[in-house]
Amino acid sequence: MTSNGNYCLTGDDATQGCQICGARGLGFCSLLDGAALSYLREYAVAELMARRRTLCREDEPFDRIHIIHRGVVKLFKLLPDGRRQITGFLGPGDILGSPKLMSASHCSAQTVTEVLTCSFTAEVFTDFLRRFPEVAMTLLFAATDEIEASHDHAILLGCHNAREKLAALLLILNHRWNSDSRPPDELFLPMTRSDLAEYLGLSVETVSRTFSAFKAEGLIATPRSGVVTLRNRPALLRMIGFDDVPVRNVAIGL
Amino acid sequence: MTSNGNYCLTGDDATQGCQICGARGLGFCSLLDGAALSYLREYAVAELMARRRTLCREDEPFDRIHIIHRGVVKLFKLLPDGRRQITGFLGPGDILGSPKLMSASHCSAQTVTEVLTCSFTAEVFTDFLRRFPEVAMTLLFAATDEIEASHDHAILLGCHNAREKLAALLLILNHRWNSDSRPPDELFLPMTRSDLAEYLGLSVETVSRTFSAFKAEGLIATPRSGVVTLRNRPALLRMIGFDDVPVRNVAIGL
DNA sequence: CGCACACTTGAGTAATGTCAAAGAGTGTGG
DNA sequence: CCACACTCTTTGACATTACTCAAGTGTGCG
Repeated sequence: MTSNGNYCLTGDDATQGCQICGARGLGFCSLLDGAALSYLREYAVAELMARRRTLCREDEPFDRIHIIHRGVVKLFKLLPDGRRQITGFLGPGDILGSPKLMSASHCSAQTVTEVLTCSFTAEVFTDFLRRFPEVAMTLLFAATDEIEASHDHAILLGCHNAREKLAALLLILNHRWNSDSRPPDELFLPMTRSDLAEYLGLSVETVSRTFSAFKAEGLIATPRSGVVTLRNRPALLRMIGFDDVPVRNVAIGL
Repeated sequence: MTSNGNYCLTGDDATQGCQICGARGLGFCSLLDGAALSYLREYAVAELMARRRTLCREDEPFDRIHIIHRGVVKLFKLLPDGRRQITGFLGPGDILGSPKLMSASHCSAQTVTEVLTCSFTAEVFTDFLRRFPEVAMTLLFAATDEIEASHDHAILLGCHNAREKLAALLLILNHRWNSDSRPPDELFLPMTRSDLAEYLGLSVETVSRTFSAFKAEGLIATPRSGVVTLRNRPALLRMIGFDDVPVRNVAIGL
């Protein structure tokens, strides 16, 4: 256990870890070729963080890059009066840390669940980019995806009402974090109602009421805490007016 | 005049144009060194477009990159039922076109004013990136800025009320599009109330009422159509709760 | 078992949206 | 140059949505 309270696995452990890593075939790692991945692996440190741990704070220097292996991280910005906007959630395969290395973080990041990441210093990452210049294009494409995702978030916040907002969020998370180990209509939702509210630009009460309404209408079920089952996907899709949910490879948190 | 109704200046004209170009010291062009700029200049075509001309449509192929020299472009996405979210405005120095070249456009783009751009095909741009690989990093930084700007837009949409939204927009535009030829507290606002409403996630009527309220309170003045004067910047800044407005180099529209 | 903390539900309120109409500004064609 | 048509803007009256405040109900953890 390190001084900041996180478990760390260095060098060889991390190398072993990559073989069995749940994120190997996901997100950022899946976009790297063997040589690039081997190089990164060399310097990677695995970090296991408890729930509700702050990874970085807005406007404070943040000199690490994390690739999320397991768990969920929320990104947010605070207004001076305490209002908060969650700008995104990161899950397996997503990246936390600015490509504009060594600069101050643009938002705060906090773990929602226990989180396992693979991380390196900005220095390592800079050397990595020098050695594998084609990765800059990979990152540029990922950043482009992130911009498109932000636009979809803007539509959610600007054009949708409470029901549409929640329906869209459930469909997106179901799509992004679905895995073979989970039934296709089930989704992992470890965030609190307050987190969801701050992402959707609603109050906690409105989110809660909308959940209750969806349950009463048979659109969803909540078999246990942190899990939602979509019981009527077509109706949810109709609500947001599209036939399918936008696809997305990697999310970047900065 | 070309088949699509735009004026075009090719090769030599564009080369001449760069020397006196208003965007030379702005945005994307200001981030390129002499060699890179000379190369691009070689293939650049100047295009002059009338007001309300559609540059590209969501989900349709768009194979050009434009650097905006003069004028304003709006970017938006449409919902199936006709609701519209404007995701951003582009001005001098900003880029229109996805770095993920040759792909379908992610949003629609329409000129708000008459617009003069410097443009090239995606093919030219791909060759350019091959020849000047360091530009990939420049674009990555620009994309990072764009992500940060999107987060600020999310705060606007999710946390702010009508007054705060308008105050923030006025301050941001005053900061971004200010030039020496204009008094520091004046700002160019060629967009319709409807454009502003769709950017801010409000109805036209609410935007109009908020403008009227700001004028009545002496916060702003509208000396003539398309121009706003900030008469009490400190009060507007207090409204959004910050001491200054976030800086931004280039905007990218995709 | 009891204390937090998160979630739900209800009642009343405030902010913003909707509908409607009139006024201002702009451009066009006679 | 004026008259007309069009669009954009403003304002009013009313409806609706979502927020606020408040109380009560789980749920997990020490």
